[in-house]
Amino acid sequence: MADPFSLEDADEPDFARAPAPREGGIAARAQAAMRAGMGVPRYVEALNPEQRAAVEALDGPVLVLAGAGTGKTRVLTTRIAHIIATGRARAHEILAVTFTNKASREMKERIAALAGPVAEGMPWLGTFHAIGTKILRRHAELVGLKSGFTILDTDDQVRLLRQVIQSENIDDKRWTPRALAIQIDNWKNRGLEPSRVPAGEAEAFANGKGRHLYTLYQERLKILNAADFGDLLLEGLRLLREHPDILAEYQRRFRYILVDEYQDTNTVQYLWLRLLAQPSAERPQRNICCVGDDDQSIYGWRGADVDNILRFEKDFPGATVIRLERNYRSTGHILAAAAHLIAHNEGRLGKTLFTDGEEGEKPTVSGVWDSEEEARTIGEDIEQLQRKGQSLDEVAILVRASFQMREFEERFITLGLPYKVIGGPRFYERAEIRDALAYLRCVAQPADDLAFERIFNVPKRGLGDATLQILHDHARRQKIPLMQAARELIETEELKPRPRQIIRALMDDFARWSSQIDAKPHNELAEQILEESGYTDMWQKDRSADAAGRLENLKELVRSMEEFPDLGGFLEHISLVMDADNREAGERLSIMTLHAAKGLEFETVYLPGWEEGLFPHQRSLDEQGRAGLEEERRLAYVGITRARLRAKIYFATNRRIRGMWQTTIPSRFLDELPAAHVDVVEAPQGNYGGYGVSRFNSLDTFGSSYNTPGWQRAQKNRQKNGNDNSGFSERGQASWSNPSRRGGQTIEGELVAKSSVVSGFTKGVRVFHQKFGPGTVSAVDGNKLTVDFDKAGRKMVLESFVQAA
DNA sequence: CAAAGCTACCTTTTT
DNA sequence: GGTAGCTTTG
Repeated sequence: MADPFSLEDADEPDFARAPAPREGGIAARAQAAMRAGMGVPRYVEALNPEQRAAVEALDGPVLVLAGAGTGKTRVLTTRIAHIIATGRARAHEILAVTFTNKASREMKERIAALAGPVAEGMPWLGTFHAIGTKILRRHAELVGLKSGFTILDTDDQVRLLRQVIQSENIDDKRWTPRALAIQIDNWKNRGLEPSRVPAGEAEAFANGKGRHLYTLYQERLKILNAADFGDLLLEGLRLLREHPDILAEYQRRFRYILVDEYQDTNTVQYLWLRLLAQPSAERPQRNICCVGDDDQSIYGWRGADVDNILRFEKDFPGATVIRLERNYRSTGHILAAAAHLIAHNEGRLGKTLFTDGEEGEKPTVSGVWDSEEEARTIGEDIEQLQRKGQSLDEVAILVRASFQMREFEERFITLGLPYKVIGGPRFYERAEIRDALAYLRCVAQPADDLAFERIFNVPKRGLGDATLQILHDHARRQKIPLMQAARELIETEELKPRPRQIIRALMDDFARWSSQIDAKPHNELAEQILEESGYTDMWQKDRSADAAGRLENLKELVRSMEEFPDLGGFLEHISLVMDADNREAGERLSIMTLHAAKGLEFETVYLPGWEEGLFPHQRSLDEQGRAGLEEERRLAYVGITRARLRAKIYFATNRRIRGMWQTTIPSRFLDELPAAHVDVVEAPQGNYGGYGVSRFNSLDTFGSSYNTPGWQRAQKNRQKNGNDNSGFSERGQASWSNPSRRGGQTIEGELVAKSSVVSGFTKGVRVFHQKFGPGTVSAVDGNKLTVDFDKAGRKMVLESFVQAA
């Protein structure tokens, strides 16, 4: 696709004088209207006063503190449209950065809707990494790379580090590549090149070898013409620091800078932004606008520095600070609960959300006996809501840790409640996708040693470590890529006849594929490669449950290649922007972590597992102390504010932790909810073994709403049972394993589907289930199937969960 | 070279 | 308690 605002265009000498955008669309019309003295454009009129201020404050630094659900994205996109409409800058003179591809995609779409085709010409709207890559590619030589450098993902990174560690004769069991990768990432996040790593830290790894290994790794990357994710920003930063002329060029180019989710920026990102936002002769104003919410900073553990947002006014003196506090998402009680909770944090910039909308239902807090009952109670609750017309797409279960998901999944499978898990392994991280990509990389970039190593013996072709070692030695000696080494070695006697034969065949394959790069559409070539290499075959022969899914993924990969002009273009983008939103049909409720839920909203939100140790998570407290607790609290705040109409919080008295049943204490966050805005409800099943050591008796915060019958009964039970651990676990065991307590809930009785529905499956048909694998239908009832799974045995499942095998 | 056996993990995760 | 990743074994 031709880019109407190519970089070359931007380099025109007169670009500083911005002419009116030529495109149609609302923005252009609005601008015409403004010029004609017709007042405020409609898209601005539609905003509330604070939003409008944020859009119209165009000169100088601006910090927009946008609370949850206050129209943050709307402000960002409208602001961009406004900058263009008022002729302050053209689309290619605006730098707009986000964290995720999803966010940048959404922003692009919304700008397009607002301002018409102008948005397509926003070449500098993207993730930090995408923009970093773009800049880096243009000046790659200056940091020791070539413009076509490959971007390594975590997997490649680890394998490279293993080589580096081994080359130094360090025990890679004691000092694992993974640990070093984390350490190096951490340094890169903090903007530290090898020479700048604090001595103490540098010494910590492998008895003082840390800095050395980091240096070696960077050297190896340059030799491979590769960059890891951290480099995309750190090398970009180095580039700007060491080449003032280039920095000046970008400062001149970016007349306006906008940053989304500023509270999530880490140190490199911050330094990078600060450099670009510095005033210059041609742009005396620091037109940087950061949008964020300090209360939603939940990524401290991966390097995000809340201080960046807290420090904004110091960093950018004279900054305009605008607070968006009018919430359009949640009802009054939900907001009040969230606000009261987050008020317990110190070190906030301070915001209080409010709404003109209804008070709505109070968030509820329910105690349950154990995690099993928690899943059952929530499942039943969802079914009840569903009967009242609640769409499952509007229901989410937000957990603190992913291990909590399993119990819900199991429950929903037996209930036949369709669900989806958000945030599993990403598409491009799957082994089959990475293998396929490795083949393509070998063809497109014959010097890509890491890719070659990956597929060297995949599928199994009888090559082993010994052969690889010979290739490596030769390659190292001759300073040539592995594939070339292989080609040279098959002409010699160094290899044993058998491997020599196999490698020769493989090299012939690669030669054939390479010769067709320009002759064939790249997706067809990819298909051919996967066929001829025996890779597809390998999975077809694989009888394990997920083989079918993997083949499906490979098909999807080939399909997705169509969107790119050629193989090179495809590979260039793949590492940065590849995610498969599993857009399956049908209503499903969502299960995800609280982290994954940021930015989303649902009518009904379930928040299970509010217990000390799990939430707030013990590790967070141990490792980060007070800061950790505050981040956990922000996580709780994020969770509650995802809810539009209903927030339902649960805590279990007993939870299995590392296999051991343990009695737990309700989360301190429960104490921090305002009594007047929360209902404590009796668990539907009405079985109480006691709440354990409840912290609810701090009546000053919680007070009078705790006088429901259930609560009082719980109080009584608590006194009776005290804090006797053994007593609890005994009861736990008894009730857990006693079938009568399950209230005669046969699977049959709980399935939602009506028998009148005619199934597309019949008895005896072979089917495939994502979780249970292949099986044979043994009975059909409406859209309920009884299936004998090859591995998992007989289960009753909803027909929508299986496909014909 | 693949299956079985053993050990060390066990919060959150984007690019 | 479950599992991933590695080592041992056939």
